Amino acid sequence: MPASPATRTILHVDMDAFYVSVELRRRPELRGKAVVVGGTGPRGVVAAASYEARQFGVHSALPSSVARRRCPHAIFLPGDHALYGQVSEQVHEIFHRYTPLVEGLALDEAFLDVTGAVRLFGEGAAIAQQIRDDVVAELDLTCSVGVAPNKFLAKLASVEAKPRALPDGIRPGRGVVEVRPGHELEFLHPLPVKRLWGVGPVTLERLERLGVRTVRDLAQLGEPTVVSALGRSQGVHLIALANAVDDRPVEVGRDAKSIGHEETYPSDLVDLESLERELVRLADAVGARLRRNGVAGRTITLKVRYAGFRTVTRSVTVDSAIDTGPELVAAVRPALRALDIGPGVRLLGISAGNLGAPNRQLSLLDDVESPSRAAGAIDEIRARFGTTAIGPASAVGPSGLRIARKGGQQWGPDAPAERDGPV
DNA sequence: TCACCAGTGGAGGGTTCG
DNA sequence: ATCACGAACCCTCCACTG
Repeated sequence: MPASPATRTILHVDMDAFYVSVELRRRPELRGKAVVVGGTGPRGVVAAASYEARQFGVHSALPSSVARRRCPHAIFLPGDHALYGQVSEQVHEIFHRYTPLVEGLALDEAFLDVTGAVRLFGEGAAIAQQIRDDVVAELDLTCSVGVAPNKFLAKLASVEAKPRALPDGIRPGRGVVEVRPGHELEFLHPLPVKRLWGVGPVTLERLERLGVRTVRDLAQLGEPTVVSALGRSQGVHLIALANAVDDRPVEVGRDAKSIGHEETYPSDLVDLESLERELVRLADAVGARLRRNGVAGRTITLKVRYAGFRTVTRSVTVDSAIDTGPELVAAVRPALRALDIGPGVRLLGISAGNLGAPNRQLSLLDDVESPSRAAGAIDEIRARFGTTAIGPASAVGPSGLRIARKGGQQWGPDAPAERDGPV
């Protein structure tokens, strides 16, 4: 038996309406209004909503079309992922003043293990407050912080710390909420079970069938019951969480296990030709990212979402790891051709998993036309002349003009160009 | 020759998260 | 009334190995 670990102090920092708040810094005239960042096209979704917009039932992942209906006066902004990334780095720079143990979960969220920082900077809650003050003073952004003996409770606590949009107004958050050691269960047990990390709609349904509504209900259920309903892994995990047990460490630099790209099209693709052209484009982008990260994949997965929303994947495992567009295409093209695309395709994706070191065997026979050599040359051209300087021939339109690579399409296809742009 | 077992890894699908 | 993208992890089934 491992020695029981000393009590830790974990922070979960969550920026408030992050993307919107960043936009408001350069659009101060929009403060106090309903503002939505996300996909603007008919197939887009909401990435972030101001609290004013949330009062109308707008929230992240909501289809933009529904959001427009619920909140017609909202101002929709397309989003600037690169900028949010930069700001996120600035936020992390502040975190690192207090501890090197920072685990980024998303651009707007991180865990900090400040156990070793307490002697220097004071109690967890004091550090949390200090971080909030730094972020406001230096970046003009607000965040909410949960403090607890483990990650999962810290995350729940940060939710409690957040502002809330209520029908009759916006209630400011407490900013910092701490769950002190010894008080875990009194905080945790009254919460609805769907708040547990890993309980989504499907698991919730299964638990409700067992009569579970609160975390306490789950904790009082025997492990065998939960395991038989949810499976070994998830069952054991959830029972532990329901008892406030979570030994997962704050992990600083986790290596990616897969790298992929997928895209939803403004209108469904119905012919194999366009699908193969798109496959080349997507594979090219994945290849570039693999090489930039110095990794290559052995298992290549093709993803197709049909017009009716049914999604299928086809994966192929190759003998030696690959990292170039043409190799990726070659791996999954047979699978694509074997699919019935009759229903029309709304999304196409490709990803590389089973990642490892690229297989660069420099044999005497290494030919100058090897895919990796050509890819290396392409990477160099892109580094010098920009990412649009060179691309697959199939991305060149009939006019000979290069079709712009649609970057930053994080939240769905763009809206068709309008004559009269929104205000 | 058959039945069974444990382990591994691939394929395909599904759930969850932000 | 409609549905993004990127990623992690899990389950089940199956083939193969010893």
